[in-house]
Amino acid sequence: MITLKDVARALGVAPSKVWLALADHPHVHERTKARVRAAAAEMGYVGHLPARVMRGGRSALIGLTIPDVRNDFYSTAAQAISEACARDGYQVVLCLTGDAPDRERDQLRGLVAARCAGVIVVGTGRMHRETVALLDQVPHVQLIRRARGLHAPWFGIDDAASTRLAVEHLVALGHRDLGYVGGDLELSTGAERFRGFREAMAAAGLASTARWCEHGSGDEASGRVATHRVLGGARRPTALVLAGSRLTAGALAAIRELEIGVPRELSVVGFNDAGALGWWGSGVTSVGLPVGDIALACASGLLAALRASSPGAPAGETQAGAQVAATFAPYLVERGSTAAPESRKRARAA
Amino acid sequence: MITLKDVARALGVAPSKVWLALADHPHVHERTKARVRAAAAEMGYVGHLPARVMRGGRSALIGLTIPDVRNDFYSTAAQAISEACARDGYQVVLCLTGDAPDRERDQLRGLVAARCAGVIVVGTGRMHRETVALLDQVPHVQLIRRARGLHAPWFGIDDAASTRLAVEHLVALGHRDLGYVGGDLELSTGAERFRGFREAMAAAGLASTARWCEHGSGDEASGRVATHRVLGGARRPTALVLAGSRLTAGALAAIRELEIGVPRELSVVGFNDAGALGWWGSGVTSVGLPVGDIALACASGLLAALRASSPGAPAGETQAGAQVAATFAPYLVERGSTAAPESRKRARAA
DNA sequence: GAGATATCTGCTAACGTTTGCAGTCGGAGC
DNA sequence: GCTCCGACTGCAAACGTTAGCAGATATCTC
Repeated sequence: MITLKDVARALGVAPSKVWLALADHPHVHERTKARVRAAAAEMGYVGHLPARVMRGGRSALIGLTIPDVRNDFYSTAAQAISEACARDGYQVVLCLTGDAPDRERDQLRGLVAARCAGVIVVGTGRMHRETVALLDQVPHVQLIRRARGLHAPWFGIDDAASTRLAVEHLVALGHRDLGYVGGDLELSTGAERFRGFREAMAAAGLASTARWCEHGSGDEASGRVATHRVLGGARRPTALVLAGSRLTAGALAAIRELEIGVPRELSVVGFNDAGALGWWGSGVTSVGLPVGDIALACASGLLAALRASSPGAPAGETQAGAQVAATFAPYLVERGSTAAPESRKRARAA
Repeated sequence: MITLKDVARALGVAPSKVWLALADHPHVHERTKARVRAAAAEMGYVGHLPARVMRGGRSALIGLTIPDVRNDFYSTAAQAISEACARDGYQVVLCLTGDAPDRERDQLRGLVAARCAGVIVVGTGRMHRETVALLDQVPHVQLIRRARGLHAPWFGIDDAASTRLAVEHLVALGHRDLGYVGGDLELSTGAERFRGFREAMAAAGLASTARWCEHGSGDEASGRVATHRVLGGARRPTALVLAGSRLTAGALAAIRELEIGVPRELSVVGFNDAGALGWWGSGVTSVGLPVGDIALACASGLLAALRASSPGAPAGETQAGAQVAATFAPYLVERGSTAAPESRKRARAA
């Protein structure tokens, strides 16, 4: 591998001269710079980042810890974050936690060991204490979930509003018996979305039936199982609120397995309006999230913080335009999976 | 940030002793080891990987260059690759190229500068010469696409077979007028899939109508536009073969926009049987790919090569079980989007 | 022509880890 | 008691880059 020294030797000059030339230092003659640049390109010289990092700096890596990239929400976020980081010369290290605190800790150890510049974190429910200590050593921001014990800037959605929108839509259609399939209550997202559901139900003068409310781990399989439980009983709700991206996939699979007609027998509101929900057939009514915007704001927040703490920036003064936190609003996309309940239709017909 | 020296100073011993203790070297007293380990954990010492890399090694990073993570195929692959790499202590750097050779080159420069251990590459169609030169400096393997000028191990599918399966299925149902929407013919995948389509058509004694064959860039938008072109004419095919994951999404959107009844007016075979195609309604018949298996084989191939070239391995001898290349077979998943054409049904009824 | 200044150049040290080698200490054998 | 051996410990160098500082050359002024 070609080093700076090799280039210097080939040109018969000192390494420091080569360095100054490549860094476009004013104390180097233009003629020399051109010669050095040509030689470097010719020899295929590529700077040794680790060596640069060793001289006190931080690497050009930004860690992104997410539970699962196959989840539409996270893959969309990863795309936006990666593009934003690339614009600033950073590369993204993809860290999958599978929502396991152990894996989260291991990944974070790796990131700190690599002296990454910053971390964007989607924390697990029961984060290890060591994980928090590791995060303290690196600039970081939180995406979607607010982790207990972490005080870093947070970028996410108004989670309670997302389920409230779904309930209000269904209540307006005439539904009174609503089921709910959501994620882990240990997570801020799971807890908030369920709070939104319960509060919206109460506001409509309805009781949330415990037997029709399930809280899974958030993945597709748990959504499937939970939906089977909610809909498998003798009496079942006329509408179902889903409060998770992968949960929605699992729930729809379960509904197909149970051969329940949608929206005739059951209205369904999905979560995170990914393309798939609109593609096919009459589409799934769902709560949409501006995922790209959230992720972009999150990345921009971290990048602004990094710029502010870099030596070139005006120290002590807060960077203008650096967003330290943001809450985005979810919205409802009406499609073919919701309709007035049969009872209501019959009443109308009479 | 705590260094090895700091730990040594706190304990009143030499840095090298701390190092040997943490590396579990036999020449250090067990009592000392325990004391050092306790102190290191207490002080929150995390090794400085860049410094380690500087001593001649390579970093614990593996680059993954893909066009787009939002694509089901690539997000599933990224998940499998990331998990496999994590098992070996590597972390994955996510590099998005957007199929632009410039971005690909920039990303690769970053990877080489970071002295990453290896790269898994999904090459763009017209790779820069510099990109090839950069890849020459790093162990790498190719995923899905075979890039011109690259001779590294390749892991992918029998692309021609994927479209052949689709054509054979449709021909067996009685279709004779088939449309095709595929990806860039510059890419090995685009070219091979179209070859498979044409050859299967020829084998069935059918001509592939040029006006019904479109080749887009492979993203959702191009699939939508291409489908509009294929189906927008006065006379249209009775069945459509889709040869790309995102193209399928775009095509289904276009079909909805055109209000064409599936499978009554048009049979559709999708590509890459992602969950979404099975979730909803009667489902989309599609060509399935063992994406996880391909990605896993690819990662394993690279990891085996890295193990073989690491100093600890028996030099000169080929590692047993190291897969240097693999072709996986696609399969057809029959669902509700394909049926016999109306003409055939009428003929039968008569 | 000599000195002063401006422009450019080269030497050297430092970052933190890792490894080889030399040194020290204690115990055991003669 | 002396020597030899083994077990353990500490010193120093190297990786490639970068920055500060001193030195060298050329140009300009008096």
